[in-house]
Amino acid sequence: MFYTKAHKQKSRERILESASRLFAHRGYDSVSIDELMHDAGMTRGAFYNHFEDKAELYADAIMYAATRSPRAAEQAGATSSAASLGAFLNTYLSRAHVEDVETPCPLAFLVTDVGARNGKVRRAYTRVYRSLVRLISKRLGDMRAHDRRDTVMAVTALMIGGVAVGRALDDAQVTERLLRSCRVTARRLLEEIRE
Amino acid sequence: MFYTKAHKQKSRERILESASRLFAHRGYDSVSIDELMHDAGMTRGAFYNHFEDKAELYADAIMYAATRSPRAAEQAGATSSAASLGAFLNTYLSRAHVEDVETPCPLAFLVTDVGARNGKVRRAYTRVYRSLVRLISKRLGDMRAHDRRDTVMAVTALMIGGVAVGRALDDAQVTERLLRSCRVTARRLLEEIRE
DNA sequence: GTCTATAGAAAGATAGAC
DNA sequence: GTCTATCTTTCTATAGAC
Repeated sequence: MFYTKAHKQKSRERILESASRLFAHRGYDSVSIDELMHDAGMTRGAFYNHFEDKAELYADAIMYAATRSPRAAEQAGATSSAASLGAFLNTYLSRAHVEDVETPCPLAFLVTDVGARNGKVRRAYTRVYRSLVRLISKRLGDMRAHDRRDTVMAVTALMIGGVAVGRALDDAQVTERLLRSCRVTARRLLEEIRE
Repeated sequence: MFYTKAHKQKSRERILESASRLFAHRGYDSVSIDELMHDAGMTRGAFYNHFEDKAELYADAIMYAATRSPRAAEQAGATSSAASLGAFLNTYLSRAHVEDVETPCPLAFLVTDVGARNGKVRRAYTRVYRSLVRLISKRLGDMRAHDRRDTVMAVTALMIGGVAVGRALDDAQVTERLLRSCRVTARRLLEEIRE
């Protein structure tokens, strides 16, 4: 064949990169396959050589986004460190994140969109969610992780809710205050269970 | 004219009722005007006699949903009561709410969907969000409400995030646990500032 | 005010050339 | 593997009858 396996893999990644960015920014339904493929530097026709249909791409894009986020990099070398956990919260619950400057977290940018669907997409979301819970738990130190799981889950809701609501609001001041409240509260909740 | 003003008002309300329910359940883009109008007992053609376009309906439906929710009823006669605030949290962060059995809160069911839009829709969302903050603040007692505002906002993120994420997850057990964590944590946060 | 009919644009997905 | 061309469906929005 004219095209190598590596070439196909590269094309697939370009599609996933475009999809995770565009879906996060505008939502699944608002992004057409045509626009998506042009963003990735190809045309419609090539799409179905990589994905069964649009829904399959959605699920894959959610997982791809998770592996590409600044969160994922920490995942691997996650050590128990108060400073890094605090920095993690500050980055996640930041204006830059809400304003889509840094790589957006699919958990926060696509919650509602995923909640209205079934199958693969929900499963992908759940997998990414679990990995966020694991990431925070690891940073807290693995011991007694089970007891702490409840607090960690509340913190995930704070993080995801804070970013998602902050993005939906129309008033930058309110968004700023909401983010700060979530940062402070999340940090406090995690400190309480650290001892 | 053959149709009274009251009749038009009734039709408009039927459309808003259908819209707020269907949008919350399936998202804005997935619901067509055709389906919507049939749900409201009319046909497509009648739609544009009530709303400029679909986006205007979206904004109005968000505000309508807020006035129709069980939350709104409490809004009017809101008194400072620990028991009722606890009950409020339990109802909001319940499986029944997540599973869409009771009247869904647009703040939780449409966060992401709204975040990807502009103008009227974002403004409507922001108004409803403010009224939730006010509702909780009122129940806490108006005095020193300003100092408490930060904690209240973190609680709103917990509530909205908990319900939205719970709905997106694929695993009923994880959802149940997440909701419980959010209930417990929200209650605790509010109790801390009550004294 | 609501209906049916339809214009006009856009979407997802497929077919076949290269 | 990617392209262009197209089938088919679906959508928002409008026009005109009642």
